[in-house]
Amino acid sequence: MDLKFKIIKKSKKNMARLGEFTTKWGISKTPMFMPVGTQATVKTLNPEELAEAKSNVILSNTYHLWLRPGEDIVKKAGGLHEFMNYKNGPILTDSGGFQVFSLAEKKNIKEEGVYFKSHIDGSKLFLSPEKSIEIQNKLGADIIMSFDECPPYPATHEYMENSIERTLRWAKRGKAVHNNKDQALFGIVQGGCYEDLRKRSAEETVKIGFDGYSIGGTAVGEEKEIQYKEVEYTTKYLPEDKVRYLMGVGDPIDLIEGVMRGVDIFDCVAPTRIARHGNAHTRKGKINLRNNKYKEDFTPLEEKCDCYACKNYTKAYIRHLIIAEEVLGQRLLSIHNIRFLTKLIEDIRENIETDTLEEFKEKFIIDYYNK
RNA sequence: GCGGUAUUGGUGAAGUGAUUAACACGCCAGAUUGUGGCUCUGGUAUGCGUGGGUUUGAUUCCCACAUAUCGCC
Repeated sequence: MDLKFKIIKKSKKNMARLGEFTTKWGISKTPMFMPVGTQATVKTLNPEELAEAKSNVILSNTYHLWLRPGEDIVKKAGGLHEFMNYKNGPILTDSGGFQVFSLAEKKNIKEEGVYFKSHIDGSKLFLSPEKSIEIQNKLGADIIMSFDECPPYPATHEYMENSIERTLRWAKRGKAVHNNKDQALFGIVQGGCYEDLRKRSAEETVKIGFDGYSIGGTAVGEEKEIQYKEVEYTTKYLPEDKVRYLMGVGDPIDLIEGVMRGVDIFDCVAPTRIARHGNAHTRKGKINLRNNKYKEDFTPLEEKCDCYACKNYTKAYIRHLIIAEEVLGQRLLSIHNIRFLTKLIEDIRENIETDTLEEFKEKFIIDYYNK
């Protein structure tokens, strides 16, 4: 599928751009943030709650759905949207490449694909570019990812060079078998912290030709300044007229920094994960609801927030729920954190419109870090 | 009244005549970036019922008292 992407406005001061892409679900505005729904659910939330948090695009996962319940069952259900009753908007699926990096302890990366052990029962598994695309074709997300290798940080130049070449060959193989006309396919740029490798990976991936381009292998342990450079080293070699997706990045400040370097889409598990661990994003920094000081705090998480949690509940109550390990606490914080990021992205879009993103960033940092 | 047993942090408890009193839970704080984990990492008794004694040294041994508990009259 050809993903129609239109740039509405480009900043004169940096690489930020305002845009929109169209799927059968309608128009999606960029920059955009997606929460993660690994196992065909954004943990603790239903689609109505996501909609209320102004979230309409999610990222799901090939590896997890392949193991459970299996792609054939999702296909029989009528695809991922039908299966999980998700009608808010587009769904993306990650290729499973990241899981090979993050949870497969004993992995063996070969030219044909990756051999590793299931985290569920330890059984031997094999995932290849072809297999990943085949699974994603059945899952039926609107946008799917090439199968890539996400190398750890630090990695030597030599290792990274071999890795990006292999990821390029995998990208070609995946594209060759992609046969679901309703799905857009993105290529993934790697190269770690090395500019020459990011450049080569980007240019060669673009030559293969994809509907959009993902930036992978960042936020894997490197310093922030390096992380931002990695993004820069990539976006400057990507075509203007295609969507750029920075994978796995969702620190509030990273969203602003990413947008200023030309990123259109972000996803991150952080808002929902930190929520389940009792933390909430606020404009005045991240707060930990477990802290004793919120015991008798009968104000909302954030005064001006329009989310369901802030409109109806107090910190003291949410603290109680979190400490008592009640799932409603995790849910309310997840709702709030997602809304925090979708609101931040809305503000970012407005500031691109008025070309005031730099000023917005300065103020945001002062509020967020000077507690 | 007589005899036995026990008394260690917020809780359940381990332990030793002498370096910083184990562990668990709780509590306090921190982490978390293409989500296996309701996860991970720290901190948390200047003190071993009270008062005496023995000893170079006692939470650990002895005595008295207090409290709890069991048995007997």
